[in-house]
Amino acid sequence: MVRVRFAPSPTGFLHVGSLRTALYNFLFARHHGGVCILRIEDTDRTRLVEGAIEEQISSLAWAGVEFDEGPHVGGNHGPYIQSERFDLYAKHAELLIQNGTAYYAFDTAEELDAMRTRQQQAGIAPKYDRSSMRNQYTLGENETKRLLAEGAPRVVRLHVPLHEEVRFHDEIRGDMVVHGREIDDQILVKSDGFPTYHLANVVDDHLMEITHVIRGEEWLPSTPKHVLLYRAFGWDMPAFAHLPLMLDAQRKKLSKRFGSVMAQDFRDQGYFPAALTNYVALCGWNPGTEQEVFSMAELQQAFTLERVSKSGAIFDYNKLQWMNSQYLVAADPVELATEIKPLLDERGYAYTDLEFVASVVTLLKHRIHFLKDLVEFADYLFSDTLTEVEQGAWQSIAADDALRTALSNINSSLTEECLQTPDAFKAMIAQAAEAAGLKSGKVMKPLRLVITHREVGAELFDTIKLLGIDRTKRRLTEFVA
RNA sequence: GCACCGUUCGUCUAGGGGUUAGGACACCGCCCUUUCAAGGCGGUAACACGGGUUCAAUUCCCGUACGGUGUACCA
Repeated sequence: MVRVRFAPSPTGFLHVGSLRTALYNFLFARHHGGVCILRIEDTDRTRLVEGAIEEQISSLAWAGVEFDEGPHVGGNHGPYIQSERFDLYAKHAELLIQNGTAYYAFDTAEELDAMRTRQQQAGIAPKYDRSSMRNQYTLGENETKRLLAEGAPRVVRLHVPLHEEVRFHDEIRGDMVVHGREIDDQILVKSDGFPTYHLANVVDDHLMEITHVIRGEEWLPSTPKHVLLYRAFGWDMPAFAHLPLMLDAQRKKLSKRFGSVMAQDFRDQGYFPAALTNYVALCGWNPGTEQEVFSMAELQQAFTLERVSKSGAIFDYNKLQWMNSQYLVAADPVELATEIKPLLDERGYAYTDLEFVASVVTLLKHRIHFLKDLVEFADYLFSDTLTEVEQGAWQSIAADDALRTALSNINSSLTEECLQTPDAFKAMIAQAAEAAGLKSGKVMKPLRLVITHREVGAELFDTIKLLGIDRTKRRLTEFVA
């Protein structure tokens, strides 16, 4: 049984990179009929942000990522919040102390800083020096016991074998090998008694029976430490898969400095969750076919780790917008109308009958990027109170006698008959224009402006048909008078 | 600095020892057209570099360059 987890820390809003990691975990689990778990990694007590857990859970739900186990849904492997598993980590650290794969260290922050400065000046890589710092090896058994007994501040560090190679396999990158001398004696338990990510993550993944660890590439360099931990505990390792990073236009890890990066931002801008999810899925993975628009079910069907790419991907807002348009055009107009109706009513628009709104959606969906654009873009359909037209444009029509005559002619010739076919409509316009000494091409733009107060929109024939003869005539009459 | 990872059109990517190196977004042009879109058709544009291996390398190997990540009592 495949069991995967998404393990965010509640230090802020859900990042779109995290969303992708969560999505890939979810898709992988569903593809294999497995279980997707949400685990909150809140072992850094200094960086907690209030409400972050709730926000992340709701953003994930919005995006369509579902969890089978987690703090919000329960499960048999809880608790799913690390701060509620505090005792577990201490117990496990104790195990490592006893079997000699971890040890106590008593160095202060200042002593560690001094050590790093020394190393930097000597031109060597900063790394905990087990043989010269204040730890149970250099202090001896009695002194260590004394310090522990008196409650001196201490941490637990991983005892990394200096002369061994650490090997593991990554599902995306292949076989990895790192020499022990390159691996730091990672702190496992901090002086506040809380575990670091490294310890907590390994203990929890084992206890929660995680089979595949799918996470961002930023974890690749510390994976050897995790491998060593599994070994120290005598546990089987899960499979690892390190995802390529999502990058900004400068090819850096996507960050706040660069436009929208939070799931919430996209939600606020009016992206469909399915469009965002679909785009994000394609950012670092491809199905090997030319299909680009995928329902969630299709993504679950198609997703495999083998087809995840190795290199980082720049987030392309253009393509995301294109994706959103695909969903806008394909969606059921009545559903879209239902979605946008509250916004229209909020505006106090008079014509928000669901069926009518759905017709407006159908008429204009190719001309907008976001559903909510309709609120402004189609105000002349939803309301009889039209926006102000720019003075100059209005004047030039009003001052043109021939045009006024033509529009007046149209006003009197407009009948249900004319709206039977586009040709009938055209014929009527041509006649009305000719009678005023104009070509029909000359009157179309002014006609649109008078009726909609806008220079762009759908075909006039369709627009008037939807507006209705009465409302159209009222606007023409008002202008001519 | 050191370690690790990566490198096909501007972007996301397919491909993989012999291909006209394919698609999508963006861009440009044409068509359609009463506007703006949408749509249709077409176009510009890529294998980082240097050595091997091979009859043949963009594809395999090794270097170099460039980029990224990591190097915390953060995750």
